[in-house]
Amino acid sequence: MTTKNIKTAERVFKALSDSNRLRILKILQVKPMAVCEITSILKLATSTVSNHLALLRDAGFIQDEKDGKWVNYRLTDEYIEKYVSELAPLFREWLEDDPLVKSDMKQAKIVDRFVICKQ
Amino acid sequence: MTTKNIKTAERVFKALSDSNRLRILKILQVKPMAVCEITSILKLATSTVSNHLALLRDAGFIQDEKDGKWVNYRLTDEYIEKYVSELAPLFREWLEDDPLVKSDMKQAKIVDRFVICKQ
DNA sequence: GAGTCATTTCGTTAACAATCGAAATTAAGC
DNA sequence: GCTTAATTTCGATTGTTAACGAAATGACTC
Repeated sequence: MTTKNIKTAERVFKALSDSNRLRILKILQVKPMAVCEITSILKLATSTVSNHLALLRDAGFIQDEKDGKWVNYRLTDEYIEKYVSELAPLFREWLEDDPLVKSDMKQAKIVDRFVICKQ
Repeated sequence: MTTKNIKTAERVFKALSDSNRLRILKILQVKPMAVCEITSILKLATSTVSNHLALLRDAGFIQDEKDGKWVNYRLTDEYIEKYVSELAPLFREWLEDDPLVKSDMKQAKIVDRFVICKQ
């Protein structure tokens, strides 16, 4: 577990203080996904999504890993950050009834990168 | 418990996403306090502190009550908001080792409104 | 190593948030 | 009800953040 000062706490909560980032966390709860898949569900510019992902990663909520030509993002499994390790299990149970989140998660189940991620 | 949609969650986390508001929560953990006492510890303009307090109150973390010519703020005891009721006990244990928070809480123990809140 | 496509970085714009001082409001005590 | 002092609201300024499109980077495939 890394240090736990007030700046760290601020960064962790800031990561959670945007509804699009909360949507991303709920989507990744369904399964790991590439940026283009997340983008297609959120309907935001890829650069915007990339920025949100970086904030969530820097706070310790998600991690990335290369998979061929894709970069997959997934919820962090081994939490390094104390705050995240306590918040993540809580948040997992939250927002399950939110209409937008439900719709997002439904799409996340069926999204197919080989269909979506072409241009 | 009130509704728990994504906008509510966003507001709750946004309330926690500023270090001065985190300091206020830790200070109020010591004891209920008037605005002028909190201001004297944080060393911010009263209008700034008032704004932070309103955000924390609207998110459900604190409540206010009149006490003569003062308005006392205290941590909410009966949590109406589901998210707050889960976060508040966690947060209570956090930041205890942060130097600034320790200094704040030390001051909070000895602050005396009858000495501080004159002009 | 050239082409292709996913991802990230950059530069810009617009909206939002933190801060302050000053003015307005509220309430207590005489 | 007048005075005094605490608190809140208002207006302006400054800094931060979310968003976009375009350009740059990175990596796989041939």
